[in-house]
Amino acid sequence: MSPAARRATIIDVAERAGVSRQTVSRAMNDQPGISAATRERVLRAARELSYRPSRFGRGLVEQGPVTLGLVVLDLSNSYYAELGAAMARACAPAGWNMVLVEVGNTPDPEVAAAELARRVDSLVGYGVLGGEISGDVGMPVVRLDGRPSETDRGGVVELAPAAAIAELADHLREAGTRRPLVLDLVGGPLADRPLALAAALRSLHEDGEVPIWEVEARTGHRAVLEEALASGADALLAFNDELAVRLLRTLREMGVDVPGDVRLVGADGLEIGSLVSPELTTLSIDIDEVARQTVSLVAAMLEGGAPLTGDGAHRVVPYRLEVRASA
Amino acid sequence: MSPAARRATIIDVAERAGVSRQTVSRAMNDQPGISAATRERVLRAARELSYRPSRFGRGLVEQGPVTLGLVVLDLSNSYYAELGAAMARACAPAGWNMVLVEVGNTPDPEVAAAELARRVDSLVGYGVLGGEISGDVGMPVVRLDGRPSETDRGGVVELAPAAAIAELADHLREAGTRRPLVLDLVGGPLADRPLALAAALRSLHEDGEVPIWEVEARTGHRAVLEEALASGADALLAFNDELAVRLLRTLREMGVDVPGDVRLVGADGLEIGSLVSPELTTLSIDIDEVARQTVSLVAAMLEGGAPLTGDGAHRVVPYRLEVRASA
DNA sequence: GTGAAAGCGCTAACAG
DNA sequence: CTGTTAGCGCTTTCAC
Repeated sequence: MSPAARRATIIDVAERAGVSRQTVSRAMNDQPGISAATRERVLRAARELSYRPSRFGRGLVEQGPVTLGLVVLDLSNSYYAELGAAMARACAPAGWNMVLVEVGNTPDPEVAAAELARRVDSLVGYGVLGGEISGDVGMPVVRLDGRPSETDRGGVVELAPAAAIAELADHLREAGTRRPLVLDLVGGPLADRPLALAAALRSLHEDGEVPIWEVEARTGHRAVLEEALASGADALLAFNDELAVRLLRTLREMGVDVPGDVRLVGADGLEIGSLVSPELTTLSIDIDEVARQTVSLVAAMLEGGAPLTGDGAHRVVPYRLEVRASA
Repeated sequence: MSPAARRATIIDVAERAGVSRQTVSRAMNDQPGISAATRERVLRAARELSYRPSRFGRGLVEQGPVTLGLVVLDLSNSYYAELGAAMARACAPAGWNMVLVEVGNTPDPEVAAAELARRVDSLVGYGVLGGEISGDVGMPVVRLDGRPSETDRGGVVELAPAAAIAELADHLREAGTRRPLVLDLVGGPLADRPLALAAALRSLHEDGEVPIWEVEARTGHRAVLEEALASGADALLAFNDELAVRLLRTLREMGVDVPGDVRLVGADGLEIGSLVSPELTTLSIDIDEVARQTVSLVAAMLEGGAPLTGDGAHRVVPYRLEVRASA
């Protein structure tokens, strides 16, 4: 019974104002059929009790909007931040709400995701939904940038770079590139994309093999770049745009001309790539399209139009090669 | 009675599986005290009915987490995107959920905000919460970048640039700046920050008055910059970092040296400013601190430790001058 | 203009 | 191991 012990309910307000719950409801929701005086009295009582209607009680009877939970690793990474923004935008037309959760610094990401799963109507994750969570429980679960084989555990929106990478290979070949070099981020296993890049560019490398070097995300770039240039590299393929932009800056500080001395290619297609000079050539993914496809897949799952797992729960969004000044 | 007419409830599943609601609940929540066979039977029935537990029914009895609604104008603006990310991060430690809504393209932003208000425990807005919505209903409402005078309608987290602007004035004076020029974005009324900048720098301008020019966000920069330089401007103060970065690129294309020929200052402190070269000197706001202050204010309001309106509902986060290479 | 009754879907506590 | 009972807080009928 202590003041903060229990949140006030509609009944507390009704008692205090000396009216029925109905009347309180009418007052709180600006509904007609209530005298101004009564309304005032009710609102005062509500204020005095710090009463806030429970969104659960309300949702129960009103059928709230579909809520989509988005789980990402690290929102300070602008790629994920843009994804979150894109998803929110894609949810809006359908009247859906999106709950955004970052689990990168959580002790147990899986637990955090499972907890969120209980609070939403569908779960979308990017690189963070392990095996535990799946469409088993009847809830749509979608993995972004998942592999086709993962459809047994839920929906998958695949980001397919193959065509764009092939196009890039052609582009670099025509440009006379003979010693491309892939720069991956250290930590974690070799990512798919760098591997695919190296494989696709093999045919145009003098040595018949494209080296993959690992670099820190934010430091030590100068030494690596000096070594790379000394090795004769004439095209650098960065893991993502953020790394590419950092490399670009370091190259400029070193007095190296891009693309004159060395070509530079990023990946992701973040806005930042078009704000630097020279503008970044990049393997670009249309993040808004990814978001739209995801929402449409989830919607189909909710309506029963798409299965929760299997081939029918699979969408593909291709990368595009965005040729700009840097390569 | 059509298949999609009504979502299956726990009762439907119970009937189909020939068990009680409780048993269904136990099966769905992986609780102990249920035989493997029964669980399997229940889960199958649930799957057949596309049953998903209602988060409202659940929340009603379980007391869901605090939910904070964040309303922003335009998530494709990286400033708002970073804010959204920061808020999500600030909510995490308290176990709160954040619902992110963009209202820029909505016919009626106020309606969208009001609708969200019914679904969350507290509402935070950046430049989008008009007069209608206020702390009246007992719900914490916080305006980011609000003015102190707006505390009569809810909480305010003020972003205070005065000290940093004064510091910038000193810095530019020492650097010998004599003709600063403020570049605001066209559209909308003159923003506070450009006005404050112009006022603070007046004393160091030869003419005793700092001009404020308006430019498009993304186009026509070259003409404006040529005119600016022709007018003798030796320091450009951009409305925000994004504009500053675009100006920087155009200046480089024009062969103008920054900061040699002209100094350039941005505002906001987005990551992008530190990725270009020269790195951007900027009036920087610690967006994570803004988010933390906001969450802490909302938390206090929910607990009754802070009033919903008035002086007690006011927090201030100062800008910092981030001196880097561009000025 | 106001109140009473009914029910939204779920889970905790207890009984069997 | 399973079922029964009793709410959670709210809004929508329908009476008065």
